[in-house]
Amino acid sequence: MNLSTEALLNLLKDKNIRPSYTRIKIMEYLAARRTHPTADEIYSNLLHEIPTLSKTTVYNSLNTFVKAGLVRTVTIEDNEARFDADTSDHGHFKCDMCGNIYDFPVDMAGLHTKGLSRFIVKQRDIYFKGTCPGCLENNIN
Amino acid sequence: MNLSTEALLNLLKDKNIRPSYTRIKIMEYLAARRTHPTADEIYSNLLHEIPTLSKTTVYNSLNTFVKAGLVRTVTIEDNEARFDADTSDHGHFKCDMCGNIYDFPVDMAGLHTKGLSRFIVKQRDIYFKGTCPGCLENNIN
DNA sequence: GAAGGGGTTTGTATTAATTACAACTTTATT
DNA sequence: AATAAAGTTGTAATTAATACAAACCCCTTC
Repeated sequence: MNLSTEALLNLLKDKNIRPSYTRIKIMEYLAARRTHPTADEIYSNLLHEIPTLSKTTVYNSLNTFVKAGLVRTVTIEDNEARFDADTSDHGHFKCDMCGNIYDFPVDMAGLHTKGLSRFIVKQRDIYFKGTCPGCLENNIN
Repeated sequence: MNLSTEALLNLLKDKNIRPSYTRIKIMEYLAARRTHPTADEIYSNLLHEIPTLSKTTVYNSLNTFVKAGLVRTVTIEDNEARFDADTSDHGHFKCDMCGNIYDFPVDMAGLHTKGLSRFIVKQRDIYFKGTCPGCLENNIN
């Protein structure tokens, strides 16, 4: 990830999404960090840069990106959606102590399932939960 | 699944959950079908059997079950939580046409991940999305 | 069997994420 | 510059979920 603004511009153009100032800022924000922010986090953090920003715009833009396949929704938690600009195959781990969400590599080809031969699978999400190394250390005290 | 009422009673007792009439009805409802209902569906369907039932009670009971590990929350969709009384390892497939959620077997042991050696993993959720065989057939017309 | 107490249920009010929608603004096209 | 199309904004509405206090039920103890 961590695309240049120009690469991002082409990414949007390829999907027929007009690369407005706001959309580019939101995509840049998402692509620049791997924190899987909520819509509200994106809104709050961009507000000082785009003082006229509205939360509806954040939702509109995110939904546009998700429909175009540029962004993926992470529903690891039941109370709020998170967003990820990395659409390549990988899993998400949520630490139940600090709440951080970590990416981890997954061998999707080696993931053996049964009974899905007649299903068309378009999306695969792998969500793990537990405790992260940092919180495990802090907890020893 | 599909436990007898008595087996259910012992299941609750083992977890120190008092087996009230309402709780048993909710657990029976969950255990009897594999439709992964929402809290609202459970509420609506039990209302004719328990006319005094309150939606808060459904949420309270479900949260109690989830904390005790008897029920698992399915967050395959971002707008509502679903519930599953089958806590054994398996994946969930949601059809984007009919909305049904299907269980499928997954070989968790063969699921190869990287970078998690120092993490403690307590829960694994596998969510697939796409189109189910029934909807694929109907769509040919 | 009455009194008391802990846990359970209920209803209402509240919170918070998300969407609906109409007005307004910006951008593209002629 | 005029006009149309698309994007943005703010407010209101929707809806899942929780907070909380009152009412209720069941079990124990006197």
